[in-house]
Amino acid sequence: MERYDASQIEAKWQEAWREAGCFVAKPDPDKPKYYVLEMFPYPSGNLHIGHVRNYAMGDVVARYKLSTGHAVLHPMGWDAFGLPAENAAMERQVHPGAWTYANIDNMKAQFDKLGLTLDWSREFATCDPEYYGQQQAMFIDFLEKGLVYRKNAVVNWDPVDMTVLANEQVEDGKGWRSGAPVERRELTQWFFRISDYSEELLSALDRLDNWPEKVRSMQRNWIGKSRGLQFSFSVVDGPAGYDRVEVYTTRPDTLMGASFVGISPDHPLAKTLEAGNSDLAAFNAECRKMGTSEEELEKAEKRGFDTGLRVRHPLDTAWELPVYVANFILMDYGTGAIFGCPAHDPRDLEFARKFGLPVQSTFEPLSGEHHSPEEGGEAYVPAKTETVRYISGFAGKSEQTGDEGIDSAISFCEQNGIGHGVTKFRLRDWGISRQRYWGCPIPVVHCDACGVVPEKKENLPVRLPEDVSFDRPGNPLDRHDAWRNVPCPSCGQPARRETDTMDTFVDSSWYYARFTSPGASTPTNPDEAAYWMNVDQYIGGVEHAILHLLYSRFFARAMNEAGHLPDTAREPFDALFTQGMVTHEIYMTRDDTGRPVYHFPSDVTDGKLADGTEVEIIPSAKMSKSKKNVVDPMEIITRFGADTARWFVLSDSPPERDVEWTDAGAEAASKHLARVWRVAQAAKDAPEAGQGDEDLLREMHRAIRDVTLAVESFGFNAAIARLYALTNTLAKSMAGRAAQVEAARTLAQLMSPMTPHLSEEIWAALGGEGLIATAPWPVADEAMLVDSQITLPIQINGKRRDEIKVPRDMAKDEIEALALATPAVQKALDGGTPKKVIVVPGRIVNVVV
RNA sequence: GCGGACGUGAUGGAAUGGUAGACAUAGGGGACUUAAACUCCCCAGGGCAUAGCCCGUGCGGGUUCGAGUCCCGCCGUCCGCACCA
Repeated sequence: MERYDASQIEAKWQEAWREAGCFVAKPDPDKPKYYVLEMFPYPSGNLHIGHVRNYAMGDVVARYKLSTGHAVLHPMGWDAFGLPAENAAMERQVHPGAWTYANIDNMKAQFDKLGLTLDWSREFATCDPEYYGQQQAMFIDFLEKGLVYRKNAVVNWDPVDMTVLANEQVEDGKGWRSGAPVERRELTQWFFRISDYSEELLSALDRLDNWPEKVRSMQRNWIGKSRGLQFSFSVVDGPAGYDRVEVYTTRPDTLMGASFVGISPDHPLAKTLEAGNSDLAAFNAECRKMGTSEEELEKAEKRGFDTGLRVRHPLDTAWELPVYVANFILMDYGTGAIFGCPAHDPRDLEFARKFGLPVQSTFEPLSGEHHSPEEGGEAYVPAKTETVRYISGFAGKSEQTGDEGIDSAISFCEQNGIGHGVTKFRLRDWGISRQRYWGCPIPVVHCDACGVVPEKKENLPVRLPEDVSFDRPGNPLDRHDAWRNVPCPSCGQPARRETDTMDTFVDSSWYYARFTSPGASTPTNPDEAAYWMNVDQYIGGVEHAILHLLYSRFFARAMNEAGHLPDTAREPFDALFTQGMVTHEIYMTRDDTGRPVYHFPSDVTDGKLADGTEVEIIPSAKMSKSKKNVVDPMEIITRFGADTARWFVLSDSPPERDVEWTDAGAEAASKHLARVWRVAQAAKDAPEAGQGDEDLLREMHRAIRDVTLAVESFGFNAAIARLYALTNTLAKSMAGRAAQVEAARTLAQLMSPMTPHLSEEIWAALGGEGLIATAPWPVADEAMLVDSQITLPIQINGKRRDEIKVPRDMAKDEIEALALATPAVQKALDGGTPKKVIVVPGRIVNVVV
């Protein structure tokens, strides 16, 4: 029997699919449409094994939907703008574009080897001028709709590289590339009005039933809705324009416990006071230098500066409170000012104790020991749903929950003209300006006469200039005079192009929509978008739970309002699946100084190095080049073939969990596929007549049912387990040729979403018609799913003790009689009568003695 | 601190409230072979007085004829967020 040679066979079928064009998406009025999308990759140059798992999952879905009669859209492209290309340009003097497109070529060749159902006719990269030109057109539309605006914002500024850094690019307060201390600098930046959609983005989450709860709760958290009271303190003899200080609180019920007012160092009042107070100016400057990393915040002590100003308590104007500038108050949340209630807030308590400010409880627990904060205890912060006793309440009952107290306090303040209830969100507008070259140019021109003027649409795309150099830090666009100096689109006078480019998250916020009509001369084609949207199944890593997915949800709404997406596509992803990582053991020893030394798997045998040194094995670790535990998918494909790689990454673990790559497992997968091939060949050579035809076909139909169900519910590991079982049954079957061939062909079909090449080969060898890729999915014959005889377990007091074989439709009392007659039950009864007998037809019998 | 997920053999993991451990990995034994590789067959939760019995899904309770699954309370692990007023 010929051996199964993956390398030849896989290339052959990939060519056959290409020729048949069976993965080119075509709208078809006679079929339901299905849009399956995996998050497109950054073109780093190489696929990693995590990509293989991600795309294998999408491919299972796509192939299954194809064979169940759907018009399938399964596109792929490249998230191609971004920093690595500029770094490569600096390091090896290549143009970012050249580097990126070379990487794309390389990765596409790797994609081809995986045998995916991708429709490459729709491919694009976000750095294609055709793509980013449409993005610029949308930017201009958004500008007209008021969805984009410019404002001053505090950003992380790297003074050496001369660019803004994202928070995650700042490590220990230093730029990740330059190592220079990052400054907080105020710059004029472009912002998308995502916060206008806070309420909608939040409430719509409730309807995203096919999204992981984890992602929804992360987004809820991020949007951060809170309800509270906004009111103002009147300032005693304040500077001009500052007769009131506006504060926001979610605990207005603790207003009687106020002991000071705190404002942010960035608060306008703080800045005004700086002018006449150099000590305060120094204090503020120091606060602004402070980093924002978690570690620093943890360590940073509560610091404050007494401004000397005093404000009047709104409930008792004779009561005056001091105003402090405090380092722990954020300017961009609420109003940048708070009232401090030390008794019910740990931060305020720490602050009050440091500055000798009064501590006054407003409520206490109903019962139990209570070490009050006045007497040195901790701040008392019960859940808002807990009922407490109000000591110095000014609204509502004396015994009520925090929530009730808050409601009462808000309505009391509203009635007395003190303040009003407001809803606030943590979500802030999305700053998209980047001082980078390799991104989408923001299509506006700055004119001394006309101000900020959008580029004319007929002049789009505003292309990135090719003749740039990266030998100096900073943005090459800034110093490219020929590119920068252009006439004003409005008045024609000399003006300057905006040199900031867009955050690369903008590029990935609408690519799913562009895939519906990648060649259109407008951002989308309305008919195509209406036909293909929404994405029926989106698949990607959970690391994008907030940024990319939230931005995309905002963008779909903005595009809808600008007329680029239909109303039905405001929420773009009907279902989301977040797959787990592929992990691999790390092999580690330590050098003389105790520092870890890592070893490649190929250097380790039976837990030892060649010289016999025992290595420490760290299981289930994220792959990382420096830890030497990376598995290269191309090596795996060369060794075993794409089917093996696909089969393995889908087996063993549920798709949402991590799966550990093991060499033994990959080898075993490869052996199994070779076995399937042999079993299928043997089926063809089985004798005409045999025994157990019906048993085999029954098992086959049960497998159809189980695998179909598993694939539909993302239970790929369960589907694979079931397919192992069917293979075992077929291998052992003595059935006649016809039955064996039918079972083998069905096995190939059921496997085809995971192992498409092997399945085609078996299909062809066993006389299947056409391509298995386009053959209709097998349907389980209901009649074959029910056995005439079934085995019923007999439990005694809930423990399995025996079993009986009975006809499927036997009457309850007959089953009961049979069960009672079994030796086990007879023995347990010991001549007595059972207390109770439960017969669940088709399931189980339980005898209580 | 807040939010979420999870806890089952040596390991990854199966089990609409109904036979716990499917399927696989690693392991052990055997067949084939001069030998090995390939392949095939068998064993395998723990314990014991081994035709059988007892125990067993993180711990403690509860509901039920019956709980890995449902409820209550703990313990632990992982992930996300957080000076957010």
